[in-house]
Amino acid sequence: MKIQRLEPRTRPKQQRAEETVHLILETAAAMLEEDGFEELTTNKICKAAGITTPALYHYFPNKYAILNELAQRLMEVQNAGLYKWVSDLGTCQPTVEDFEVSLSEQLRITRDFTGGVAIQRTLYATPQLIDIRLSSHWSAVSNLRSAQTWIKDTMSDDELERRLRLIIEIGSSAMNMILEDPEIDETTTIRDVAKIFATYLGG
Amino acid sequence: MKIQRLEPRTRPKQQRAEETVHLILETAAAMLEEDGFEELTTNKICKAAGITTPALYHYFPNKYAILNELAQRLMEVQNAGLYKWVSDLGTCQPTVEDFEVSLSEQLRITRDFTGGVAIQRTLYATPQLIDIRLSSHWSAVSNLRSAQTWIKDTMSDDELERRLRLIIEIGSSAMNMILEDPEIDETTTIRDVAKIFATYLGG
DNA sequence: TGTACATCAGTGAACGCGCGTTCACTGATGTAC
DNA sequence: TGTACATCAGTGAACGCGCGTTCACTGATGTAC
Repeated sequence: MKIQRLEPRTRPKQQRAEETVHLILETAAAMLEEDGFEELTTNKICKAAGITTPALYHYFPNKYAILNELAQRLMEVQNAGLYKWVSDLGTCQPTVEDFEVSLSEQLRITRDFTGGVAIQRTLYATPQLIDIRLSSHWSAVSNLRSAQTWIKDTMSDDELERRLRLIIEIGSSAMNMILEDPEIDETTTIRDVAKIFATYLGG
Repeated sequence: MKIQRLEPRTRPKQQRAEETVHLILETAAAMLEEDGFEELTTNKICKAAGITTPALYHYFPNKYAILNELAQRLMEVQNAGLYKWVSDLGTCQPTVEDFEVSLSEQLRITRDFTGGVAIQRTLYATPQLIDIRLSSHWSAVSNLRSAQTWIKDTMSDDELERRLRLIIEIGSSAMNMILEDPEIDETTTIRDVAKIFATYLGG
């Protein structure tokens, strides 16, 4: 596998530059939604954004770096949403309704993020980006673990971690299914997933 | 989104041709595993397979068509495995152990298929191919529904379908997690997912 | 407050390369009589 | 069984296009004194 640099080249230092970077990211996200990762090229992004190629290369070494940045930002807001939810719970065990709220919130966050669905999708397929997703899932796990007491008396630490990891995976795949498959009913699916979570973490 | 033809151009009619098509598919699958879909090009496939480009174009209009063929074949063996499992059950309700067997079997099938993991992965990200995955999931659902009586007395037909659809989604995402995340323990994860299935379909 | 200089942001033009794709063709295989 | 012909399988060479990438440069912004 060809290794690609994912870090940005230069961080913007002036406001003008900040706006350019923002423009690049927004444009790329919109194009990703439209045509998919395959069709996305640096040239096309530049043309659509109305800047020249060297300007883009000033900040990003390649399109993977752009996607990396988009993915980081998306997962940041997703994890922030999760963190807020679990903090609000305090020491209360989450109920089915609590899980429903969290799942709906995650859906909302992803939908509100420009190109969110497409970014999520791309994270599942591009070998260069898989690690980003995995590490994001694990950080969601430690998020959940640290902010809640859960039911530690009946479960070892390792077991709790395992279960939370599976919850995260099931949650995000169910979200993806809702976002991608038009035949799925959102409300009932969320309710069922929430029930599964409550049971699975209950004992 | 640029629409791509996915159907093969010419079906092979001689044995020689059959072998060529097989060689193309095997080579493409191996390269997909190695470098990902992005890096895959018709030219590279030809070079690696030791044939000329027009020979490939004789059978496939583009690389999406190749991947479509690979995906169809993978999902065919996966669904066949599922069907065999559910048929063997007869009218018995599947136990946790039964679900474990099925999940392990699906893992084995995917691993044994050349490039199986990579194909699976690609199906999640390429807009042109998403429909293939969705329709495969739905056909797995109707597979499961027709071959088992399940517990229809407590559940409406629609509800059963919904639940089976969610099971399929959770199952394949858990499989993907096991295949992709080296930190995951296979045995315990399969057991937990099987338990979830048994509970969820129980009532 | 003004000027001179350093750094930052972005441009225009150009490049080599590998991509997908097609053409007219040759050689291999199958088949009708 | 042999021959003549039709179809199938695969080749060699060529093409135009858009990709990623770089260069030397200009103009804008910030800053030291």
